[in-house]
Amino acid sequence: MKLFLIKYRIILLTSVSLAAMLVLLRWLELRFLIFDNALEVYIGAIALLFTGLGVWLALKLTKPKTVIVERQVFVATNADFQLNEATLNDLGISKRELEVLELMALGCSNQEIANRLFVSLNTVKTHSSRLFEKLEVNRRTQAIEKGKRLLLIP
Amino acid sequence: MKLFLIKYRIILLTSVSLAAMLVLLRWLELRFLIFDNALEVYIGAIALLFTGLGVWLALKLTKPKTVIVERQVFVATNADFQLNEATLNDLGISKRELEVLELMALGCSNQEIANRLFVSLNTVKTHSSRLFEKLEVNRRTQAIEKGKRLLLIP
DNA sequence: CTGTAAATCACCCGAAAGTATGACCGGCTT
DNA sequence: AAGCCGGTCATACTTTCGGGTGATTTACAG
Repeated sequence: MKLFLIKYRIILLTSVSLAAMLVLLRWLELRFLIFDNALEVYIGAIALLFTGLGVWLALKLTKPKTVIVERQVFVATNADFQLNEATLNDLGISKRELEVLELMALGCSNQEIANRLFVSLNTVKTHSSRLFEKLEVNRRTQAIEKGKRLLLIP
Repeated sequence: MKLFLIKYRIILLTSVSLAAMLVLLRWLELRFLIFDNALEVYIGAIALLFTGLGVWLALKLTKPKTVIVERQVFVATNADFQLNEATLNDLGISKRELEVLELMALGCSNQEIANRLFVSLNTVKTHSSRLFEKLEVNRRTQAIEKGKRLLLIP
């Protein structure tokens, strides 16, 4: 019994709320208006009926949302790393930018990179921004991922 | 209080809408039913209105049906990746947390991860926080790096 | 039935990351 | 000499992350 109450608490709540609303309306009506009862019951029934119809319709007719899930198919590649200088030049990535990328891939924060390279935080931000432009990404994690794919970093 | 409002906002919305509609109907009735000649039109309007309400209700209250279409994506990677389940269990990393880590490694932002896994941004944040604790890191880039070292991700 | 762990979601706040723009300097190139 | 490029730094601003906390729900073991 208790379980039932817990499980269907939302439905019960809804029902009770609705009932409360109806009672409120009734009270308002009694306060201010006097109407033909039969008609009202009739209309209420229609309302309920068509609400149900609407629910049924929606459930029947909603087209399922299609979600495209990319499934990875792994392709073998060489284990030992060799810098891809062609791509590097192709993208116009400078030496300094590559250094920043390497440190990024090690998990360094911008501040840590700045300390390691003895430059300011702003400089690192500038380098990383240009790097992102050239790699056509907009986050360091994406840059790392792409850098690895393009064999710019191990 | 705020939480309550958020949690039961659908129910509240529904109730309020219903009440509003009933009031509207009553008003319309007062306006037009006096002429007593358009009862059919009136009933029809109610039917339409409540059908719409039902559709809206159903759409609000049901989770979207999803059809998952898989698309293969070829990824160049180390062919012999083997998940290190021992370490996984050792660190107590859950399945969901691993999923988050994988998407992180692909360069996804928290929001993108949330969209892919069909959960809220907050949930992703919770998962990633726990992940960082378990991996003893405090940045996603470090988590990726460590995850790769521990063979938790390719 | 009770306790626990996983998964979910919310809110707040400060720190880090990223964007946009402008500036300066020192080599190279033309 | 003038122009370009790489490297450096700065300010101001927006967005994203990450930490801390608390809550609910579901599933599963004891």
